[in-house]
Amino acid sequence: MGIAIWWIRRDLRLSDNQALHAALAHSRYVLPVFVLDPALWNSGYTGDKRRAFLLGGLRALDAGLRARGSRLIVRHGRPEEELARLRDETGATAIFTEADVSPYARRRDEQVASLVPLHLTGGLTIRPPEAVRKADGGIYTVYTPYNRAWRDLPLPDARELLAAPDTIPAPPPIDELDSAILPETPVLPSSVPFLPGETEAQRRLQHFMTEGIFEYARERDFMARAGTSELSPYLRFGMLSARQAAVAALTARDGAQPGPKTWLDELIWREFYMSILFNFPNVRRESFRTNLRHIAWDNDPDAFAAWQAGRTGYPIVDAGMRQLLATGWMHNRARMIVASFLTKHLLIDWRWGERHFMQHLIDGDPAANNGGWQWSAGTGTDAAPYFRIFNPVLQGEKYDLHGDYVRHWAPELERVPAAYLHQPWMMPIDVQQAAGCVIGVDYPAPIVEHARARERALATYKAAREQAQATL
DNA sequence: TTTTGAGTTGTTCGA
DNA sequence: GTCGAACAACTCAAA
Repeated sequence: MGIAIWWIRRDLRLSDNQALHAALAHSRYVLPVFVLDPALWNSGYTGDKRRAFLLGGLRALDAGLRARGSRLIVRHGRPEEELARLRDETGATAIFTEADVSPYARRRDEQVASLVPLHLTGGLTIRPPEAVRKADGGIYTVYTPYNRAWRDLPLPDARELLAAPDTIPAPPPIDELDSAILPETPVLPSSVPFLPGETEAQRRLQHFMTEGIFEYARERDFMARAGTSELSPYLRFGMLSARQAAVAALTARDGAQPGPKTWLDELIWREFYMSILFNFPNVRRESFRTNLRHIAWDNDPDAFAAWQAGRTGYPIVDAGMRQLLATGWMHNRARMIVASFLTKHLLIDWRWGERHFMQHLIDGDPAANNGGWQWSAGTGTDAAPYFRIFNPVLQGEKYDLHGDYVRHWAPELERVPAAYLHQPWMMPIDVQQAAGCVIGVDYPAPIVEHARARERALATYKAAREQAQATL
């Protein structure tokens, strides 16, 4: 019956797509639409690498649609205006789209729904953000019980996965509809090791399932190794559905091994933070924990700039920050180390770090990024205790034991002897000269001293908690 | 309602 | 070098 619009936002896939599936079930013709929303495209919380990855994903999706007798219609502008206009141009009677959890997305969808019939479907997460509840109906704010409750619900099954449709019947006038041309720029730099698109996402998933996942629990913390799935950009844009990922983990050969279980735990972390942002939208602006909302941050702009550029003088921190700038991705352990360093050692507001990550991460997701930052800063749900301050030297020695990660991303340290690699300022001057790495010349001196910075962070957090206690 | 057990990812210190 | 305890209470989840 009639025409339905499939409004694509962060579900750039044809397989296991509930919004597409519902649109096809509802209507004879389906019109695939992407609206390039200036409020998102030009936001201070996005960046060129993620923009380029999105554009590539849209081109790949358009190719998949054309192979099925359809095409992608692109519009630029405010979604509620563009969708109302398209409804008038085509006579579409309904819009189907995958529900999102961020405050902006939910406001936007409410506005759209006030103008046109909007049907929200699941798919962003495996379980809807309000689905996992305590016995008394409340929302979990601690991960471990959330994980248990999540796993107690019926697990996704391969039979639920929706196949990509063979054809997507396009309304007859589709070729006459205006479609904005996708911007040519930004283009993904060649240093970015992620090819956008659903085909690549599936290829990576299958590859990870053949062996990587079985080593995952053991290898995932070593930054120089390809021990993680590196699927986050694809999950971010729905080039792979979370359900497809979970089914793959649950049906992995010998799923009883620790690898598949640990990897599913990470998917459940994603679900947990989506649920937190949906149910506590204030975390985007302020600390989840009320007693750490007024930390006396130092917020030194020079220190922040050094952190951003990967010039703090701590090799493991600098390697992580440079990996981010070059590739649009950072190893999970490196994310924790640099986040701890920014908030604890430099006493810079976690929101500054959150924004920088959003500007550079291809997988930058409001819920997961916010959750991760608040966890590291100690301000979040189920956060790290405030006295847990990573020692960047020890973390380097433990998780980059041969120094391959540091040498790769900070090549000026290439010839530094292993014993000094994670604390190069300890090199005697003749060793520095022999290694071609004079501290303060070839590589920066540390911008803070660990022991002193640690004491300052402990004192500042303590003061914030005591002040909060006193004002109750 | 009260009570009890538990909480992603760490570091430092002293024996 | 290795090991266990302390860090500091606090809140949450569930019985």
